[in-house]
Amino acid sequence: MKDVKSRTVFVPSHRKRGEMDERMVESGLRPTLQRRIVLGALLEKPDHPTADEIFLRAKRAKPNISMATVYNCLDALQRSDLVKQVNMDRSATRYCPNMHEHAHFQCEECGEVTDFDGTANPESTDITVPPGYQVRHVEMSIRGLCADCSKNSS
Amino acid sequence: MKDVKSRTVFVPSHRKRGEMDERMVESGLRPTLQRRIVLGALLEKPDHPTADEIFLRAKRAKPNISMATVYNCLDALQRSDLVKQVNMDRSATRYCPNMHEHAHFQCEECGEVTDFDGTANPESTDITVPPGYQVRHVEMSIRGLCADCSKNSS
DNA sequence: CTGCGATTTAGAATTATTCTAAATCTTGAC
DNA sequence: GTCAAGATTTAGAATAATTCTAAATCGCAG
Repeated sequence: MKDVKSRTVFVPSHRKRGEMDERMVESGLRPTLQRRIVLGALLEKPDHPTADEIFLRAKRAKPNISMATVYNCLDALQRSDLVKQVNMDRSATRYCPNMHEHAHFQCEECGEVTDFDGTANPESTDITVPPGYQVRHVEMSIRGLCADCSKNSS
Repeated sequence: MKDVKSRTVFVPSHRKRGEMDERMVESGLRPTLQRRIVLGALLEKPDHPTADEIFLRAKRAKPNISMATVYNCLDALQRSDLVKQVNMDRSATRYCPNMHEHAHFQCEECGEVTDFDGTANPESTDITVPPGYQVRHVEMSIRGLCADCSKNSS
């Protein structure tokens, strides 16, 4: 999952498939072709595609796949902790197959979304959690200029 | 702006109005009645209302205000740094007049959105900013259980 | 007070997402 | 292997949030 940069295999390789299927079954979900294809579309490039973009990629592996299926699969994959969604602004939700601790960065110039490794828990900041509140999930969203756009604007 | 809990004044008081108008003019925006009403609706309760909810509150001060105006005003107020938007999930955008550094917390049980004071900058965490990247804005979203729901579920 | 650009307005249009109901798969029991 | 039961997929309709459009109105500079 780490060295995946850009490849043309849409249905994940056999070795990986085992892990995925296992996780889906653990969550009480059937490991179907469509779910594997949708996850494959996400792993293809680490670019946080929208449902639309995933739909287009998935179509290459299965031309008659439907948009509703893409949404269903994304929901299922989220329930299996294989994927999570990224909401940075009011535009379409993006999806992310990187389940390591990380923050999301979006370039204000080119719109590209990138993962920043690391943990963002409130304890490591001076955020005050009021008494009685229970923290379950933390998300950190960063906006700014990516390396390329930073260079071009200087 | 700190001790505002719940009040029935929709058009902000005269003293505050000066500051607001100033900030709008600074940003090249006209300080109009509608913009003051929309900001007033936000200041009324610190509950992060959606555009819809703001629309309903604004109607009480000006029954013929239009939804498009609410959206226009919210955009204008954001450009003047009097308001910012909060996107926690795929549901309607919420708006926040608290411009101090803070994180947003949403209760997974009751949906309530609360501000957690404090600064969330990447330097205070172990988030790795890749070389060349410029950080401009950071947002921290926390999900969990609020004090009330925490109590009731134990 | 006049004119011009900014703002507001109602309603139409768009976009992302969810819903629906019928068809088709998958799995487990036999 | 076969079969039934339930899960999943599918196309298209429906919904919800937001943006667009064009005409009316407003507010400020001159």
